[in-house]
Amino acid sequence: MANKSITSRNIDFAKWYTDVVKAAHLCEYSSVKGCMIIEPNGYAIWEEMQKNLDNMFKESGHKNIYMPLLIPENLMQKEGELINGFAPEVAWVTIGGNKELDEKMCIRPTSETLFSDYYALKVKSYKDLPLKYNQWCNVMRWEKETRPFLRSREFLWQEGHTVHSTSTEAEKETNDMLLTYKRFFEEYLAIPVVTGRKTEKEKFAGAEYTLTVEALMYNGVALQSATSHYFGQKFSKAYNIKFLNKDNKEEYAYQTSWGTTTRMIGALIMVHSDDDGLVLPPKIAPLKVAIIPIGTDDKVKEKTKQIKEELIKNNISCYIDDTERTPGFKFAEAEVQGIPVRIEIGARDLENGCLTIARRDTKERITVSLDENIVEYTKNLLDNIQDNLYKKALENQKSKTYEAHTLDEVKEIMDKHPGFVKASWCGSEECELKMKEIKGTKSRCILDEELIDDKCIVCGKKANHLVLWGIQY
RNA sequence: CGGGAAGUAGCACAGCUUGGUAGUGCACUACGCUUGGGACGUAGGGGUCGCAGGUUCGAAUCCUGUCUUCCCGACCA
Repeated sequence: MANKSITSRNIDFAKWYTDVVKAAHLCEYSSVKGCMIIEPNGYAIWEEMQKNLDNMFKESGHKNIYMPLLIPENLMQKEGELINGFAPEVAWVTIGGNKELDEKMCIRPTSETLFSDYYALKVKSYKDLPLKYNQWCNVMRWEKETRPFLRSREFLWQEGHTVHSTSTEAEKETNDMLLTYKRFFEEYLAIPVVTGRKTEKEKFAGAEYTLTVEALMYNGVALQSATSHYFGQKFSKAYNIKFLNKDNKEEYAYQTSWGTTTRMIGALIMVHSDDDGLVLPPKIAPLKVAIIPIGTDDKVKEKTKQIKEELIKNNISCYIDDTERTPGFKFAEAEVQGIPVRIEIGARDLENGCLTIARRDTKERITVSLDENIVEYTKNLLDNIQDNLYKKALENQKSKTYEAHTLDEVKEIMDKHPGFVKASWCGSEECELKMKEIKGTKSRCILDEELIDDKCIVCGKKANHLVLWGIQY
């Protein structure tokens, strides 16, 4: 039975999305447009993401740092492409206390400028390099249309910024971090992704090139989920980051940056969740198990406590729902919040020497004997759910990935059953713009695969790249 | 920022056309009774009708502005 407060995913996907966000208590709107209150359920998911990603960053030798929130105008303007790219969407502070400021300052939309300014101070010799820093923070971009988690004006993210003494090393870093994201999405979020290079038109303002992690949502719409940029010497030249190399020659440093955001929470919803609410992959679920006593029998209470203790001893986070609601209500509540596994225990079960275990992903309920090792059983089930979610997401992605040879085919696909479309492309921005006329279809990334046509799908001239196209959020 | 819709209790909505003391369902509180898919009974509590002006003896209702949300474009993680 579907959740009462949630519109069906197949009837109105956009409405379904916001219904799930609200019903699972992930966020609440504030009185400021595009600035949401991330509620405990939503923030706990973010904390899990932070914890796991942060571990991965630390394992590869990155350290955390914190930069100021405000960036003076002159600092922001030193690199021309960056400020041109971000100008339309930065918020400016012009008054401090009651005094008009001599120089206005923007609220960081991204921190390349601050990091570069800092690196210019710190980097003197090749021996100082590389510096591999990351910061977890909020940023602000004055978006015109906003949606919870997918596009807000203020959002939380991490931005890694590194400086290197050679281009080879910096390019390796750019690629390594892309692979780190890919691994995180696939192993933790159970979301299969496609990686590749952004076209000139779609790359980050100021980057030599941008690598991207693209995910496909349940409804066939694409979501740019993480990016990794190679800057070469663009910023080091603008911000004067120079070092003496081994040959005692002055050289500009090579930089990268890479980031991912609270948008990942939106991806989790749109990839895995259903008409009953949130579905969370066990590895990222803040609470893995809901234990629900049925009836008020003392033996039942005792058993729930015992199971909770055993699970916690084995690092499986869980809670007992001992409120006075009816069981049906508690089941629905655990489901809407995406708790991967639910353990139900009633007097009837105890008499039969068993308990009932329900999995959120398939909604299957299994009767398990009390003679079984419940902890082991739960662990296996959590692994199984994680795998199953990934498989389902991969199936969805595969079944909605198409090849197209003509614009009519693209139009037909995007009209009837949107998804990823592979098509050959000549490399011109003109053809990208032409493609965009089809329901806003944009290039997601350039694939490292063989061409499926010699000719560009748009202009018919010689094709240079195989591109993955899609309608984006 | 353009085009459309909406804002009345925590939520979903009625009331507005035709101005006259703010309603319904769910949720909430207490007690009782219940507990295997969103129970039931009884009694309660809760709203400056998004905000600011204006018209009027009188505004949720009419007018103007503004903010927020949703949808469609343009912009973006």
